[in-house]
Amino acid sequence: MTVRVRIAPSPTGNLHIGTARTAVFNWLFARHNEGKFILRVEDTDTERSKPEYTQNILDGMKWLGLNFDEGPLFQSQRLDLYRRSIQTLLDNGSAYRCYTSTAELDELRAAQEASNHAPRYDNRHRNLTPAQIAAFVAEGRHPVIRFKIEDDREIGWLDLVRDKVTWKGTDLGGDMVISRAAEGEELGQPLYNLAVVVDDIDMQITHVIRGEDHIANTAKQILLYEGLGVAVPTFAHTPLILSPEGKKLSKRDGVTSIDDFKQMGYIAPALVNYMTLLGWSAPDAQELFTLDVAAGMFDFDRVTKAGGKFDWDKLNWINSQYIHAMPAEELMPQLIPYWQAAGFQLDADANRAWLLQLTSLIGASLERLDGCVEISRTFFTPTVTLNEEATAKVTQPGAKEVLTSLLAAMKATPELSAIEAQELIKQVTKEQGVKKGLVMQSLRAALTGEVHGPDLIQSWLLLHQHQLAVARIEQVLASL
RNA sequence: GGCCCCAUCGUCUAGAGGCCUAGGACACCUCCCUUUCACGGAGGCGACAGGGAUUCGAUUUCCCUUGGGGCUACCA
Repeated sequence: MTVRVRIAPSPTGNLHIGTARTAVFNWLFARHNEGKFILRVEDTDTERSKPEYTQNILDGMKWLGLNFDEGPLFQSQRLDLYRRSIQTLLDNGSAYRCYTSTAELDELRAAQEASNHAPRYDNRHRNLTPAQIAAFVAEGRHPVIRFKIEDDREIGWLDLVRDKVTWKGTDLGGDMVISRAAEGEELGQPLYNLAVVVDDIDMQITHVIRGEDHIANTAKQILLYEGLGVAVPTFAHTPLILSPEGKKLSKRDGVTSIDDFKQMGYIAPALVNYMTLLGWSAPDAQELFTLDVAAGMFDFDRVTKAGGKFDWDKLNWINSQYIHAMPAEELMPQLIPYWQAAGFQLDADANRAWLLQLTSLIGASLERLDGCVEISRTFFTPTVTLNEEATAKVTQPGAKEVLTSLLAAMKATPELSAIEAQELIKQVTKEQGVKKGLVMQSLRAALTGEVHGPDLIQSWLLLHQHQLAVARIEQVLASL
């Protein structure tokens, strides 16, 4: 039997990190088993579903490299399918119309809460007489359709990550609504659990892989499979991604959408790598891998049961590892948007060689792509502004002479090579009778306005190529 | 409140009765490299929640306690 799995996001928000992680596990499992990965958009909640969210989810999946084999399928376009199943359930007696009003339901729940009982529907309309029904209809009530859940039912399944899971019918909250209120004999909008089951059956899903927060739904859904007379798939409930505080990650925790991560300068392979590692570990303890490599090793036996706290430090480290391993040719084009967004003037074509050198220079310092802005700001600014420390370096005894001497040599050498630059420093050190450190520090301070930064020789060369080195030293000298 | 799930360093995890004086990774600290900041390299710090039971022997099995989390909609 071919493995068929799916990711079923709801377009009520941008692609969420939790959804994406579930997608990763599904993708990995499908690839490992040479199965199919399907995308289904659960947009039955017309109030909250928005097309832009659907687009965001699609874009995010693509960016992450989670390509799907089938879909996207939209539940909103499959309503007939659900209606047929609801009718089947009605016909075979496992579902019925319930006329209880929301006010009555609220009242029931309030009473249960007041007496410290678990809130649940009391199945009061399970066996209505034709006369009672007629009376409710005459009142103008619109019924929902409920699926019967027997209190004494025991539901159990063998979970791929949790082994044996059991649930009692009595803990499922009473007969569940599968169809929203509709007039008379009409079938209303299908609800989540019903739609999911009908779709998973229709799409021949063999393994339902989703977050742990769906465990109670699984119990209900198993009952629906039975009501529909269909074999249940295999379930795998993955641990949740927790906030650093240990709660289920929600929008309120700040950065949670894939979009946010992208904008912050995280790169897709790194993010996906991190998500894979949160709850799963490779047999050989390898921590840096592509999706394809992970797919080769993926197995639910190695998925943890406990939820994992999101750790920015680890994500940052993984991201930095990917960035550092990237050749400048590949990194540079990814940096350009950040430089441009910062307002730096650059011509990607004309300055290609220079930008490539700059990329090589700063690459090892980058943890996130957006870090390129601050670290390279000085290379894109026409003049230099010295900070306090740099001013101190440039005003220390001997600095002025060193800079003057350096300036003269620089003016004589419009085309400076790394070796020549090194030589120049040695030469000035000797002729001024100072320590090399003084020369290096003065030069860095005058050139970049700071006392820390990437390799000085390379920085100097880059500045010199854009005629900034001479100008800056002159500028600093003039101020001394 | 009820039900369910979970429990190894600060964090992510390895561990499936003796291989464990519990391994790795991130973070942190130290040293090396280096004009600086990073990168990189080498070390260090640091955990089996508690109590019973089973066993010759428990991190590993069972029970209880404690702690944490999830779910309890005409949302998904």
